[in-house]
Amino acid sequence: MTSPTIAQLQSSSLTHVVQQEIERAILAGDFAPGSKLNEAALAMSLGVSRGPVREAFRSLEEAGLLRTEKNRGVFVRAIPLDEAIEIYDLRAVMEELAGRLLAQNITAAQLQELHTTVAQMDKAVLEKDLNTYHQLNVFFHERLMEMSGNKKLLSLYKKLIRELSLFRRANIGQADVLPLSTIEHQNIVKVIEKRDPIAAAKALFDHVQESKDRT
Amino acid sequence: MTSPTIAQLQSSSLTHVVQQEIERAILAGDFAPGSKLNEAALAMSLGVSRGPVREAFRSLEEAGLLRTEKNRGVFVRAIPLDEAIEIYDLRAVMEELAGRLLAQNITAAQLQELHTTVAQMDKAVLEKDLNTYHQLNVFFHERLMEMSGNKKLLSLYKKLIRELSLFRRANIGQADVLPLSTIEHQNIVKVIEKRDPIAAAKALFDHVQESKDRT
DNA sequence: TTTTTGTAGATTGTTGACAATATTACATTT
DNA sequence: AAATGTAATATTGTCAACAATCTACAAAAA
Repeated sequence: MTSPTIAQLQSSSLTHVVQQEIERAILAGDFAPGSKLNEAALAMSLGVSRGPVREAFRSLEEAGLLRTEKNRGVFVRAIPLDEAIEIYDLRAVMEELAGRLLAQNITAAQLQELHTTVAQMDKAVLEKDLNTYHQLNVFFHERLMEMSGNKKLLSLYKKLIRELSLFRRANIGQADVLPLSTIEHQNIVKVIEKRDPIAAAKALFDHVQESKDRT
Repeated sequence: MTSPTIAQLQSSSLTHVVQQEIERAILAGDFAPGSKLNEAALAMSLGVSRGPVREAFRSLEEAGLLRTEKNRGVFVRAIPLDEAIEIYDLRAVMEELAGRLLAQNITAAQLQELHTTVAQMDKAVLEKDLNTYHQLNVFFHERLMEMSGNKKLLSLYKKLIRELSLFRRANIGQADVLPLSTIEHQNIVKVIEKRDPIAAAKALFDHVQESKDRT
């Protein structure tokens, strides 16, 4: 099998590959919030010229992960607390919308999948596996957005989650602890299953509000 | 740390200027949805090289106004109807959020301003001045988002409005007609003034839903 | 006629060089 | 020692040339 970089080169542009890599590095914490990214050094380490790097910078700037100061360079954005709170409020109404749509449109197979995911989260909680729980939690909410059928909702949600992730990265004392139980998630699936749009919307809204309050 | 005034003076790079100009041209209809933008020709007409144009393309792509096909070029995005409907649903919950925030936080001076704007809209309707009415309507809603105090909400709202504007541009039979009265807008301001978050949220949500249904 | 193939031209993708600006290091003055 | 001015260095902003790819169209084959 050929190397994945070459395969990607055939389907994507260098700019796109560079963008993905920078984004990954930021969200993985390789580039700390507030730190400066050197164009030439980054281009060198990725084995490309500065052009594609600059283009990737412009994309990531528009995406909210970088900020640019003219003639000074680009910096990883440090999301302040008040902006994180704003994002939580936005996320709450977006999940609320998803809940309403899901209660109207979800299929039996999709409900089955949600039940399975919640069961896995339950298991992770019992085994005190914080890492697995966190991954499942992110996956659960993203799947909800996806199942809502509103593609714009999903893409904006992902964008906001990336910024929230950047916020948590900056505030290392992230309150990411194991919950006592997954009863909230169970309840969310339950009211969706009941096809109750108002209750589903409220359950998801309240769930996000609690996350916000913990922050 | 440099002062914000100085930062503003330094903020305009060629890329940024080019981006603003392309965005203006798209929203003004100079570049029709679906049409292809030629890098070299555009650079020539703006008196710059292709570099800044390509960087502007990457920003506008991320912003949702352009789409790129590798080795084929960039095209003005044509927003399909189903995506426009998705956007309306998102906009509805965003205005709903704004209404809730406004009912809690709006100042007397801001309320006065809203009353003035609605009065101007009333005047435009009486004079059958569709153009002025439309401008005031856009301004009214954008001011609501701004007054909500949630900066992220405002920026995402503006982004969605740009895409909706692109949609209307594509479907020239845009149902942008003069309303019989501005009673809906009057009611929105009234319930905000009453400091009733639930009623304000509902009024704005319903208002957007009607726009969606007209589409 | 229809399809295929091949070539020329146009367009995008990428690179390296040059210009403009900012940062650093250091000497000079107070 | 602290502050200030200045040269040296580093970094970003912009450009023009080259390489890779696509498109249009004509000639050849079915």
